[in-house]
Amino acid sequence: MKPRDQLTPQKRKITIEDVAKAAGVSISTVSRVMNNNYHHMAEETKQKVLDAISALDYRPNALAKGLKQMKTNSIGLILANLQNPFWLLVLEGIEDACQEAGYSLLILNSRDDIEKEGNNVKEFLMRQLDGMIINPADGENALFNVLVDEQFPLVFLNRKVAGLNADTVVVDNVRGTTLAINHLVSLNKKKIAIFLYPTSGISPRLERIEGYKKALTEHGLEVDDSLIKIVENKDDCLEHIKQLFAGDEKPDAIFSTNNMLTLVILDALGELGIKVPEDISLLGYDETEWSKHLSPPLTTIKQPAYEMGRGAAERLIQSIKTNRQEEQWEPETIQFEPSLVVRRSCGESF
Amino acid sequence: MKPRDQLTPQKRKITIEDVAKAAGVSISTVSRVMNNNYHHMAEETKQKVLDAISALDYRPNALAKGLKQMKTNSIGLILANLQNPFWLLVLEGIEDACQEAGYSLLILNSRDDIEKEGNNVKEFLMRQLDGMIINPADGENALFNVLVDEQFPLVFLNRKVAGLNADTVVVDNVRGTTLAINHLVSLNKKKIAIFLYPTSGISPRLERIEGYKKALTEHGLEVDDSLIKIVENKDDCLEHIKQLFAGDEKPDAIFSTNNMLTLVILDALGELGIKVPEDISLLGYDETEWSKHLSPPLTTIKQPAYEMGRGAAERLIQSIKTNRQEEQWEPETIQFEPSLVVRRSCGESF
DNA sequence: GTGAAAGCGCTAACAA
DNA sequence: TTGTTAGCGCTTTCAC
Repeated sequence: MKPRDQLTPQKRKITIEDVAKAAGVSISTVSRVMNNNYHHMAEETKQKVLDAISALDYRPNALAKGLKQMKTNSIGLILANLQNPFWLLVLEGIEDACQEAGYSLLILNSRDDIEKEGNNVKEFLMRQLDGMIINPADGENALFNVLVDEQFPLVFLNRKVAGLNADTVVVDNVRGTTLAINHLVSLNKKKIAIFLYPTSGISPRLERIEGYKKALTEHGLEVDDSLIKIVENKDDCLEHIKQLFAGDEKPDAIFSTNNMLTLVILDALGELGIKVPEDISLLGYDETEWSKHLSPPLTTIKQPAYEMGRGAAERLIQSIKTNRQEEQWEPETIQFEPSLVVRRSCGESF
Repeated sequence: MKPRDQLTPQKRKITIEDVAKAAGVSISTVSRVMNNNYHHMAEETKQKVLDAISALDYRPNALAKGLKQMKTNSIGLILANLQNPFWLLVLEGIEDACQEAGYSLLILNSRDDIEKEGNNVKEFLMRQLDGMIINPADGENALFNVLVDEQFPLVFLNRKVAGLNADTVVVDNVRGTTLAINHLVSLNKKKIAIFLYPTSGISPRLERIEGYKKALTEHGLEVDDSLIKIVENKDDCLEHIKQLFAGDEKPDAIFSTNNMLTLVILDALGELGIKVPEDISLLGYDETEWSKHLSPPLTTIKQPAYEMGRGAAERLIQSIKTNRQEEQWEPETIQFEPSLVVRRSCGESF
């Protein structure tokens, strides 16, 4: 007697064997029907199997299938920061692309913790996922090199990993910053501060500083390092703004490089009684649902989040489907373009 | 010759057999080490195995393990709506609880589409997940009854499913609405409109209407059905507000039952030149990061989103770990309490 | 056109 | 204390 028969009948799961018995065929025939492999199968046999499948409400065990086929038809997504609603849109894009291609999506959050990120990657590897999309945390992850060497299908998202020749989907951050500075300069702003979360090795943050300096220079404006403000926390932010307003020459504008940071800045400005846009202009990175409802409505740099997500997933799936034995796979960096959304937080244009 | 040996050596995955060979032991010994089952294992043997594992960078195949053990140590989450940032916090709570208990989390989005929801449930079933957390879409899902009958570990989140005796984690919506109405009445508002997305069978929406009527009645105020506004889209919302202001007696307040809807209402009010809180009070459901930055800062009903997520996951894991052969499992409804966050959108209190 | 059987990588019962 | 082996549910050659 087989052990599974000892379980109560209701609780036992329906297997391919049950279907085969019910249909009066062999399990390989059932398998063929399930996988649309009826080369020259008799219509009658096929129908018998189909009937048995629906009668028993059979659902094939994906573990067994995956184990046998050495693939799971699912991909993993590792996010470094879920707090930012920007990622919700990215997620939707990824999800849509997966659904269309018949892939399932497994999501893990590394919360910008490099160790957690490593565990997440290992977790996905153990689950035999066919590929991964990773928004890398700040720091070095030795596993990435191994995966790239092994040609494991991989797409990095939003952040570039230095020294790694891998598929990467990003937004042009230099361009985004340039759009911002151009707009501010066109409104006759000259003393423009930039606020960032600690940059460390995170590429978008580095690129936004780079773009800031480049754009200022192109407009013949001097780059003043005291206008580059790294914000660790709320108190920090308040302090920076106080400093900014302490000198004789008041700043004209603040360029905030993150939508959560923008809220912190607004808080601090409010606390100090500094009015936007009367006393200072404010321009934020990332367009959100609430940008236009802030006080005042916020001028922002908009990133095509949904498209980025979709692009990354499509690229990954393409990569998975490419047989590396027969074909060469050449990693690419796909770059999306940001745009400017003008509202009232930088004052009126004329 | 075994087929796997035909693959190039670098690409072949390390299996338990490789580790066993490298350590000079049997595969069952390796298995014992991996699963901490060294009853009385020689320290030396254990060390040899551990060395081989790290030398080969061995990562056990979770599919094989799951297939054998008939469990996967992972749970599924089915969300009906990812757009609302409320769910990000819920997600964090679920994730934390899972991580702590050593479970992985698989997420699927049904976008309030009952058919997609069905597919998602089936997908999870095929993957042999140990349990699911479901924020059910609007409509009847016949599968739910089957799962409950089979005692499949299941927790419903935020929305109750009518006629189903299953674990459910919700926030007290009648209480939330009562808090809102009490606050408005205390500010001497009498003509209070309620705005909702189409209710259909979705429990929180129904309960919020119920709470609204109950609270008004308790304050001796008449319930006027023309003040209950169902909003399908933006134009709809504009129309409703026009109607509201068309009569002789102007409304005192709008109670918005959804944070996305609140933004739509703000839009419409702005378009019509109606000022908050001077011309009308506005009170919103769901506290968000940006609530205090809206114009004016919004008074809201806050729901303990993180705690809800965590509570649901903990309940599910407890349910999974309970052996139904030996122990009875009694489904519960766990109810969290909302609270009121007072800001300026309802006017000053005295 | 269909069936028999090997085997994917692992665990656990049983042997030694 | 450690090894041998059956089998989890499925796909896929190879026979017939």
